[in-house]
Amino acid sequence: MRLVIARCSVDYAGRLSAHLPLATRLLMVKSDGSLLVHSDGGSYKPLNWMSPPCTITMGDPSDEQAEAGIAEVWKVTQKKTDDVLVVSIYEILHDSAHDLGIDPGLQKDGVEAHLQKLMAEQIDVLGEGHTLVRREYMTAIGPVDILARDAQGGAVAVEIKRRGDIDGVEQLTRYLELMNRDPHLKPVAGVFAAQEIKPQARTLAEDRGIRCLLLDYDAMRGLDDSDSRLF
Amino acid sequence: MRLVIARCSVDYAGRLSAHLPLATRLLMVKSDGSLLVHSDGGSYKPLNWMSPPCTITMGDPSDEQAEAGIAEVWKVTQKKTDDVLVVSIYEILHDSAHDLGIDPGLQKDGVEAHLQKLMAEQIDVLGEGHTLVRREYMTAIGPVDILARDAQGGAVAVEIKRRGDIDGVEQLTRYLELMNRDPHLKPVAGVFAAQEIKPQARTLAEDRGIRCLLLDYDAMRGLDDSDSRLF
DNA sequence: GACTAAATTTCGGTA
DNA sequence: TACCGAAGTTTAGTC
Repeated sequence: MRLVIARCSVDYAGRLSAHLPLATRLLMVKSDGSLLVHSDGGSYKPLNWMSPPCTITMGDPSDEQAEAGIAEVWKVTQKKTDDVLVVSIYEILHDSAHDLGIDPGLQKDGVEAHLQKLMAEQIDVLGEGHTLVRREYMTAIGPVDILARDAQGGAVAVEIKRRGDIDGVEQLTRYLELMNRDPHLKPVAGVFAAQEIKPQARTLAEDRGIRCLLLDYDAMRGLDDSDSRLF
Repeated sequence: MRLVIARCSVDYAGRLSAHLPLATRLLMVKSDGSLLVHSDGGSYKPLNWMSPPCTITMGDPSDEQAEAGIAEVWKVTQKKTDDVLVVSIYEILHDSAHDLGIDPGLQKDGVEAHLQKLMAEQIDVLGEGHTLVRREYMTAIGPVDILARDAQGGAVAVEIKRRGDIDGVEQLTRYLELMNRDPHLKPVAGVFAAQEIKPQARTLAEDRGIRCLLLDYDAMRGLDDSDSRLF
């Protein structure tokens, strides 16, 4: 990895056109040839970048560019998409190279998967007398998060989200449409369960006869002692 | 901005739990206190990070940690969400600080907005005799990209995407459902316009009586000479 | 390999 | 300021 702090301007042409005026920035050249242009703020997203696989060529400026004060020109191209990123470097303030080796990678525990597991264990959050049929119940168009039966034996399909958005309601609607064609399951009730449900999503869901269920992640976690590894 | 190359391990607890085993990585400390942990590959997304606003505390290891070979411990916390990121530093291989100043920011020309503008100017791509009513026609659930009328005066709602996915068809379907309740507009025809339309999206759209229209961005751009700034 | 759904999404616009 | 949709999204998983 090469780290360069430089006064530079940047131009990108590809899926859109973008320009960064002259300023001091960090240029990060990764060993796969990809390039990130970072400022000293904002979130993790660079101001501009080129994703691998790509090729970087570092060259001298034209006479015209040299006269404008440009000391070096980097051109990064992606073969597949014809995207081009051009960095015009006016002054290099820092330049260092480092050998990092390959990274062992991130180990993570997700939240949606965890919510699903907790809900399967505490299926009565759906209401008294509910029983679990199975998690990830397969249908022709994909797996339903949880299939259960209520106290009367009626089928209940549950879609679980961390944040309940309108997309999740659409997803559950498609599943319900399909499952309600199956004579063994029919009629199937729908439950949209999430830690947080957006008002528009709630409106749409209730308009379609889908029940909304707010989940208390911390409370559910508290009931499950197998969870201590998270702390 | 401070740049540190270090052998370190990283732990994150917050919306999820994550762990990075000991390896050599770049630690980027931005002036707003945020921290990025980058490896020498992958795309622009860091292995781990903490977004601003957050506070970073750099301290000495406990006796136990010191015995394990840890030289320094960085703890980054976000007040609002209680997220915590802990970096255990075993060895610092490079350390430099730089004053970048604030960045003037990115100027960009998007594609969907541009397609919408071009389509409004070249409304006859919808078919002969079509006239524009307006862009961003507001409905109760959001703006429709383009509302037009066909040669016979019938209303036409257009949803424009760069890549036509199933979500876009759902979005347009919701708009059409709503608009077809309005006696002043009814009946409203739907057009799903995109540079590229996924087969599944096309099937769904046509099944719902929505017309699919492939847009040739370059050709439309070619007809618009105000566009020279893009080159 | 193509497609789908999730993301510690981030980012921009609007009500 | 909150909400909603787009992103040069990226990433991970499944078919």
